[in-house]
Amino acid sequence: MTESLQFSNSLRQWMDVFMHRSMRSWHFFVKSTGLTMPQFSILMQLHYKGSCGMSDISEHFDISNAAASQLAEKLVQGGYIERDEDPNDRRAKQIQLTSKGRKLIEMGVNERYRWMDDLTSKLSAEEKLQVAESFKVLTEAAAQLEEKA
Amino acid sequence: MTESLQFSNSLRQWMDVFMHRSMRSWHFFVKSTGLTMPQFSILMQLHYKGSCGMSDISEHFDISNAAASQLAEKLVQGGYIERDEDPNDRRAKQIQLTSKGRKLIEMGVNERYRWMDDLTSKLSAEEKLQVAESFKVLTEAAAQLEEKA
DNA sequence: GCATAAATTTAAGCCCGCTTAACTAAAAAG
DNA sequence: CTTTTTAGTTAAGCGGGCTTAAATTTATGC
Repeated sequence: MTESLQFSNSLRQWMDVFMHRSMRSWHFFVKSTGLTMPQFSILMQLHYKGSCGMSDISEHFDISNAAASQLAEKLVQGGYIERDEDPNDRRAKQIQLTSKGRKLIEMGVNERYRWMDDLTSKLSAEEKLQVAESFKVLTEAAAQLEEKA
Repeated sequence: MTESLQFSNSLRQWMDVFMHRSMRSWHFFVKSTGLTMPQFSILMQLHYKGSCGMSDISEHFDISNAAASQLAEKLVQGGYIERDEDPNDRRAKQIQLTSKGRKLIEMGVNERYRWMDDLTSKLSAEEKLQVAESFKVLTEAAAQLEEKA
């Protein structure tokens, strides 16, 4: 029983540290790009999912189609995304990152990795191995969880 | 060399999964409270640091004193924080969570933990041990990194 | 074909966060 | 003391996201 408590505590402590730190730096990075958080979130979504339609966006972020359309328009204006007609359904539009958009995302993601790299650079080889193994297990577990949902 | 590459990949994959998932659910939770993200962030800051002055807030979030003051005012109105005169310096104000504010934060943090608990509930006892150990090591490394900065 | 439904856009209007500038009050410096 | 600095508030105004409502264009059902 005390073991599982200790386990929980380790989890919670790490999450607190990690979330606080990473959300803060994410906030500042996005701000530094001149884009707003909702705009940047759309870029991130495109980064993960590739191209998608307007309705996908509005659904994923739980905003109206109108809102999604307006955000997309700004990103098109800024040259971060392209908006094309869906060849299968001419009512629909497909949006995707431009190379400018991809570069920006890459910068953000790399900055996200940097702190982690700094953190792990202090670890012993053995610890690194353990950490890597743990993350692998957790990533798999997350994929399984996703499947069911 | 390939080992360190694999290590990096494990880190990156986990970060991608974890960040995407946790930022999304955080966003929705905050929205569900009826507070805005900046408002909620102040509550979180108070949760971590205890009471602090207006200038601490404006510094930490890199906003003007005016902005911090306005946000705080809304949180006072909503009953989430208290604002008192600093007895040592009557120009300054100290703000801190009320019990209503604390309850809200607790809900948010618990929701944050829940996914992690779901995730780890699928792990074997051995894996759990390894994960806990990894997080402990990382949390320590983070503390050391913080010290130096 | 024709009516209806679906995908998106545009416009009007609201709320919010943020900034600057002006103001109040208290502390510190001289 | 008087001056200057510091902490915070208030008000005006801008820009952004979001919603609803109306309009447009294309697909679908019958």
